[in-house]
Amino acid sequence: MIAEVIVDIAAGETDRIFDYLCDDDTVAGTRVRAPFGGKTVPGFVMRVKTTTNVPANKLKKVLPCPDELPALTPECLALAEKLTARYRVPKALTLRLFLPAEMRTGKVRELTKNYASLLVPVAEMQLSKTAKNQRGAAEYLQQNGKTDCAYLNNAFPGGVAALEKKGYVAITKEQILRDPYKDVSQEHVTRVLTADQQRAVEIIGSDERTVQLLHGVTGSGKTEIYLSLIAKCLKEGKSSIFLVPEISLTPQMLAQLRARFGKQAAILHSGLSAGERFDEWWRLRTGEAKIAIGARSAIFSPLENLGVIIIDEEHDSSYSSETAPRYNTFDVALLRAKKNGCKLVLGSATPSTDTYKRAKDGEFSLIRLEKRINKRPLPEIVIADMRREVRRGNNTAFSGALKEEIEKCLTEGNQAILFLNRRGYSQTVICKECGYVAKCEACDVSLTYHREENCLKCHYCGMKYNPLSACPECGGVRLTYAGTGTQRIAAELQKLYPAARILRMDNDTTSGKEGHYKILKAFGEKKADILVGTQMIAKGHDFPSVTLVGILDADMSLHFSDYRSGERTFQLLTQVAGRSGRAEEKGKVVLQTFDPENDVLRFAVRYDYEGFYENEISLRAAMAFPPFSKIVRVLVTGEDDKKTIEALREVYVALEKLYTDNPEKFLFFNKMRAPIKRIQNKHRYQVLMRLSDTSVLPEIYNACAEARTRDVLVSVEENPTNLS
DNA sequence: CGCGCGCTCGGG
DNA sequence: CCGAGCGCGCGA
Repeated sequence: MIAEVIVDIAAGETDRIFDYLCDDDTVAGTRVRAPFGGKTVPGFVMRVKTTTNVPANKLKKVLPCPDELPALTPECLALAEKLTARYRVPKALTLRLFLPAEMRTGKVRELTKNYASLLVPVAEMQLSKTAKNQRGAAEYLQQNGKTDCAYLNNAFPGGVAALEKKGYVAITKEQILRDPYKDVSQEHVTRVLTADQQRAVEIIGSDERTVQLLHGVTGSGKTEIYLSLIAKCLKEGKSSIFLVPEISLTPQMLAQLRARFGKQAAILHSGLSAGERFDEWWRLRTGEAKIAIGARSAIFSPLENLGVIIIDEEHDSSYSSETAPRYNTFDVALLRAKKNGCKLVLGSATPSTDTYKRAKDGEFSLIRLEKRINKRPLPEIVIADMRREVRRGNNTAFSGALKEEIEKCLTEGNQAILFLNRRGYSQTVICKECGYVAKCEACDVSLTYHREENCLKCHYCGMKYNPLSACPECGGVRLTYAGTGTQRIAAELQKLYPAARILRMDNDTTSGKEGHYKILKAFGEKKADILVGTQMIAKGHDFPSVTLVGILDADMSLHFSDYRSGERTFQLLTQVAGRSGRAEEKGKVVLQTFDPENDVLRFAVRYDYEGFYENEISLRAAMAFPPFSKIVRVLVTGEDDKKTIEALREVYVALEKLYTDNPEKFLFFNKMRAPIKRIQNKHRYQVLMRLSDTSVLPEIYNACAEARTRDVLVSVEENPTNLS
């Protein structure tokens, strides 16, 4: 037989079918090892056929990988084809999405254990009197039956090996699955749904539309609805995919899922070891587990016969991929839902403007959950006008109102979270005499001063520089460290409250995967009174004794140069506010701003999503921003400036032709340098477009695929989140 | 004359 | 992507 093979090399030049000889039992979806250009590379069988045009002397033979099943299901193969066509990337790149990374590198395999079992009764053995270990092992086996060799070797060194040599004992290899949750208790719980939850489940079951939006305020019990939907599928023998933002797969969440579904669920998250992920993936592939739970990439789970796909916190930006193929999780989920004839359930307290519009327009079904389960009121949000603080001569980062609340919180023995927006503008070195700003040599972005390491750091490449004593431009010595980072806030706070225990959480203090978790755990155990952090602390953690949340610079997110900054800010504030007052204590939120009249903030203070949406959508319509248009950025990057400009020119010529041929489909069209001109020594240029009609998108992708070379990357970003 | 680097091409 | 083959520039 002949196999059509895609070799697993992520390059445009090798992105085509190569025919190979294969075994007769090889099927599409099988992983293979293929001799290719002098060495052996991994590959995928896309199709099997009986004839080929390739001359016989060129044909080589592939060896199948020893998988118990073809790694890719027919649905996965078909989906990979669609994504390849949609995003115009090499097939190898889309195929890789469907496998856990450790499977490609081949470093992880099944974990096996050796087991010994007795072939001959001890009485019939001829053992020397001195061979204590042989006798011991044999007797143990006679009493206990088949046993792990590791145990026997420990108890009776050398015994088993000698017995095997004599033919008294057989040793067999058996695969064992690594179980990441063996320590988590498993009790089967079924909770009774409230009337509202029950109604939601029924609507999702009966409404004929594929996409169902669950719009529920914080604490309205969406998770219970998801679990009930999954349980229903399980009962019907169907599988489910449950997607959550990466950060919200907290230990509490994992324990809850584990308790409810036990081994029926495979949980894929970044905290797993390579081996654990490998085994969890295979449990899904073989059908042993029927529920896939995980972040974005779990949408590619090898499940068949899907009954439901759930995307929780639908608005979360982590659902868009930042690397090629830059897929959008919703789009992939919709393809799978349609193919399987199942429902796609989106849940959020603050849906994205785009999603909510589609729901209101009737394309998606819209289910509202307005009551909070525990009837507890949402925390009160008060606005602190920072302009007035400055006028009063308060130059610290804390308003009078916030200081008052912190004091109250500390004396009552409760905890507080202080929330800072993003780092980046913070702690920059500026020369007061000539305005010089210290920048990274490779990335052309401002450096940030780090007190603990006493160095300047680039947040884009991690490069460290020595601190400056004089300005390298003018020689002036009046250098100042401007802006506020979490570090400086923590230091100021410590000065104000010397007795308070303060924890900091940002990209610098949270090294490694376990980083955040450790800090949050310490805070959860009340090992600190105040937690200072960035975005990271906004999501999904329950701290029952937090009664105060301070948002130090609401404006930073509000005035971020992105058409979505209003939406982002509203989502962020709602989410952050939800951190306060989870248990008996009533919570309070102090929101500091230089723009207290701002509409977004005023809607957020009242928890008025509907009002926010109406305001936002009319702005978007007026400005012709998404969802009334689509913003497309073509980003051209490369180390060699000349080659990069050459590629930019090529793509620009093609795009300009598209523009002049279809002027009515474009609202904006221009080429320019990217806002950050260089990152990691790569020059960056862009063509920015705003489309009123997306029918030209395929041609934009085509133009980019054409212009791409070995050393110049040309990528397309649809409604990009950050235009840096 | 020979080696080193950069470019082009092919891989089944 | 990676290695082979080849042309061209430079030092001895």
